[in-house]
Amino acid sequence: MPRSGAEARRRLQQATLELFQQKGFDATTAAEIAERAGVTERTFFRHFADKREALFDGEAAFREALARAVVSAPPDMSPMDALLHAFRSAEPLLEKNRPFTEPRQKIIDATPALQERVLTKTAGLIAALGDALRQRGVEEDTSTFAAQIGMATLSYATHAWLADPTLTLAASLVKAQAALRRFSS
Amino acid sequence: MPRSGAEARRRLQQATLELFQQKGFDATTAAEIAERAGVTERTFFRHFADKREALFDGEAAFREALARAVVSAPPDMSPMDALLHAFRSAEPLLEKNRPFTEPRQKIIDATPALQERVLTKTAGLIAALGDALRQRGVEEDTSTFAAQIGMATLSYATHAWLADPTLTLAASLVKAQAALRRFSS
DNA sequence: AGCCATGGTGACAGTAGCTGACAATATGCT
DNA sequence: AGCATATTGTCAGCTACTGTCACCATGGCT
Repeated sequence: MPRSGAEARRRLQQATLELFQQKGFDATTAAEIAERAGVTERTFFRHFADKREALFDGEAAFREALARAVVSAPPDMSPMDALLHAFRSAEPLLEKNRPFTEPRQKIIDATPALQERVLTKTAGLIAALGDALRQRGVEEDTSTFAAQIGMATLSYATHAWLADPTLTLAASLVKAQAALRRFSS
Repeated sequence: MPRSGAEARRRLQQATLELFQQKGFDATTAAEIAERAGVTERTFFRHFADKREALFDGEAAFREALARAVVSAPPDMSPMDALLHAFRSAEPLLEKNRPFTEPRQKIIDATPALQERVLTKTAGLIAALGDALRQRGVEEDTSTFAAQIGMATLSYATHAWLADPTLTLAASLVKAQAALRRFSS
């Protein structure tokens, strides 16, 4: 029954999260996930390219939101300032997804295969940020480098932000920027 | 015939490189590689955890060499200077491996699965550099951040260095450091 | 109402990556 | 020679993932 398509996808995501939590990534088969979602294994692989992707479905939207924020940042901003501007604008989105990303992180921390996938997602994000910087007129060579530095800064800031709920992301970013200045001096 | 163990491993590496070049990563099976190396498929997986690892065999040695160089850098050096010191010391090793890494890079550029593996190798390198910095007394939080920034700097520098054979890696690193200062200002 | 194009799905078969268990054989030491 | 150890071969098996085709629900068109 091809109900809506999107419904089955949501059920598959939910089933994936639950089973990975209960039995771990390696011990849960794609067939199990499909069965719990009420579809066939074949349908699972129609919605997600592989078993890992089911855990990273919202990532594309986040990436595109960040890229748009970089492009639409005030034109007189330096590359790094444009990135930081975009990161600050993402704080509400990150805050909203917090309850969902927290259990997911625990699963990821427990399985190397998922950590590997996180790295490619991060690389994709860096590439998108580099693209966005290029649309702002930043040169080809330096845009990727700046995007990498920016992403490292964001990771550093979000780490501290997640660990200490009293912090705001913006404040955490300021600290990270200060640490970066210290290194490069 | 359990000849030497290391011999079979070398043959497997060689066969892997050749077949990936000829037919591409996806089109070559582990059984084919094993057959060309004169062993069984089972033996292939005893030497390498998966099909990708056969392409990244020397990486552990490179990582450890870099980490040692960071630890043994003059104690009064700043974290970033210690990293740059280690990177400069690796130039001969990189130069020596150049004819081997060049065809490998072409294969990697053509196959996403291998690019994903490169990212985990890079992450491992960053972790090792962070560890080495901690052994120099750098604080837990900042060491990983510094290692990330350092790795981004090295990538940027090696890119330019590989593209222009008249450059030395040390000179390329100086330019990268200047770019970094520009971003973080 | 009937019809058709579209798209999601089930069913089935098949390939290949990867693993566990056990036997067989070569190597080094005594 | 004899023994311990390391490496490999053999076999059986699971599961991730893919190609193909038929099926059926939905929405628009006449």
